[in-house]
Amino acid sequence: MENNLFVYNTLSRKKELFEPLNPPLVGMYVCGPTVYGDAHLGHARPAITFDLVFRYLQHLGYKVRYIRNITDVGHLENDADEGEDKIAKKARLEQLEPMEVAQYFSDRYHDNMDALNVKHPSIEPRASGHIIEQMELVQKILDAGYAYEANGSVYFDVEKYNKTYHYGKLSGRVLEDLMANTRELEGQDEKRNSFDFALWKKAQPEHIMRWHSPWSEGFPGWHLECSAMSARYLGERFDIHGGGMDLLFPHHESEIAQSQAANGIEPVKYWLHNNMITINGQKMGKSLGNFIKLDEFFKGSNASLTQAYSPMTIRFFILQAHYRSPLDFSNEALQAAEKGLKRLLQGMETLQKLQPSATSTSDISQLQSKCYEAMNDDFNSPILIANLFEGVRIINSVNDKKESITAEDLALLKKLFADFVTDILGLINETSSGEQNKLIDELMDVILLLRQNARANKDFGTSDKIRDELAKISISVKDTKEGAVWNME
RNA sequence: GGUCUCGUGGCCGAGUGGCUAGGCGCCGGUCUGCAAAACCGUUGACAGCGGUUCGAAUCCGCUCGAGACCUCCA
Repeated sequence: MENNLFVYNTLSRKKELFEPLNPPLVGMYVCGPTVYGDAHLGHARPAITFDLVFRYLQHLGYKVRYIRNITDVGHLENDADEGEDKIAKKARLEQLEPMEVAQYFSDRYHDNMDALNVKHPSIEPRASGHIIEQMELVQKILDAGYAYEANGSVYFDVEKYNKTYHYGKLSGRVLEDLMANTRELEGQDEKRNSFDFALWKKAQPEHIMRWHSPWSEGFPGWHLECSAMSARYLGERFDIHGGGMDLLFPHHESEIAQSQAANGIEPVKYWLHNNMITINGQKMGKSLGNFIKLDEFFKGSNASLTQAYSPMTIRFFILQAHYRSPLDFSNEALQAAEKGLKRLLQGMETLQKLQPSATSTSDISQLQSKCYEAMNDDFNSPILIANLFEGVRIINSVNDKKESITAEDLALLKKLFADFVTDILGLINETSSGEQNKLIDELMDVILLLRQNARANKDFGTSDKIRDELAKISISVKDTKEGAVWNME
């Protein structure tokens, strides 16, 4: 197993050589979705980013346990001052059981992820299924003296923690600055300091999701689940923790504090953060209301979209930017991605038909090295893709007899594309199977035969008429060297 | 206001001191009854000003502009 992989660690703000704690095992935890609404484009980025990480680590031979949680409790509505649970609120509004809502949106999330060819994580734990672990963690932090109880709620004592440890080491914050700049909100009298965060929250009477605990009938704080579930499945210290940059503070900072306070151990070796997707230069987010749902992309059913974009186009669009760079949405950019992806996948099809020669005009082995170099440099998928396009150019040139390739190099090139395009980038051809359209296929064969006869007789009026009429019902006909091909738009 | 990040050709997007990024578009060509598609090739940039250096998109300073976080908000 080669070990030249460098990853950018938010904790050190540097690229570091990736050395797992217990090779060949790797533990990776990524913050998953809160299931109270449909997934939008922003949700696709961490999912695809860490899918890439997961796939590449596996490709390198690591045995990865990848945990991505489902948050179905504990996140509180920010515009509801009562501290009402997002899931519970939606449930009451729609007269559903909270778990019904969570199940519904979990299923829809999974459908979206499958469409995007995102691999399933090894374990997908739910916060609601780990209330006991979370209560145990609260108790450990209380026992260690880094939390206090107030009126049935338990809060983390950030100031005390900061005397021994450093609250802010991940996000680069200094507690004194936080003290000076944190807004004082109403109804926070229970807290000793405004930046203290809830570990356990006493439920208001109208709050549906609640559990018995030593402190009150209530629910766990929103940072707690990740600490509890990562420890449960990966241990008190593990290799990789991922998530969006917007979670850096306070969520991930607080995760470190909770684990450190409870166990005295720094929980994560490498912190990886993906950047945001923006729309008109602004973060695409639920709270801003400027998001476009993934389903809307797939169907083209949103006023901001000039057309539908396939899941693979979305995937390619995201992979064409480095995960730590912001990525701006636009129809033009997506259309460019759509065409680029098509070129890449068609090149891959052409590759399967190439005939070998006695000599090679290109250095395939070097191209392969460049692909690994790109991925080893903090998962640089845009560079990888640029290298793959160089491969496409070679493929097409060989196909045009302008260049040549030996049987050995051809085999290597096929392996290169199978490894990097299919396995690592997870890009697959989504053209329809056509199984259910057998009748249409046969009808089209008849129509195209008639058209071909007309063309053979130089009766172009008839052949063009057929093509024009088919175009009216969204069937395009193109004459290629291998004969006419058709597509339903 | 505080902390941090960023500003690359028509569009998207890599690149952190000298060596072609790449994709889309444009333009030229091949192919073709025509069209489309496909393929090949070319063009074109480093926000502004100043500094360091033999040499800067890349380092430093300032100016202008944008974004993220600072809330029990993915």
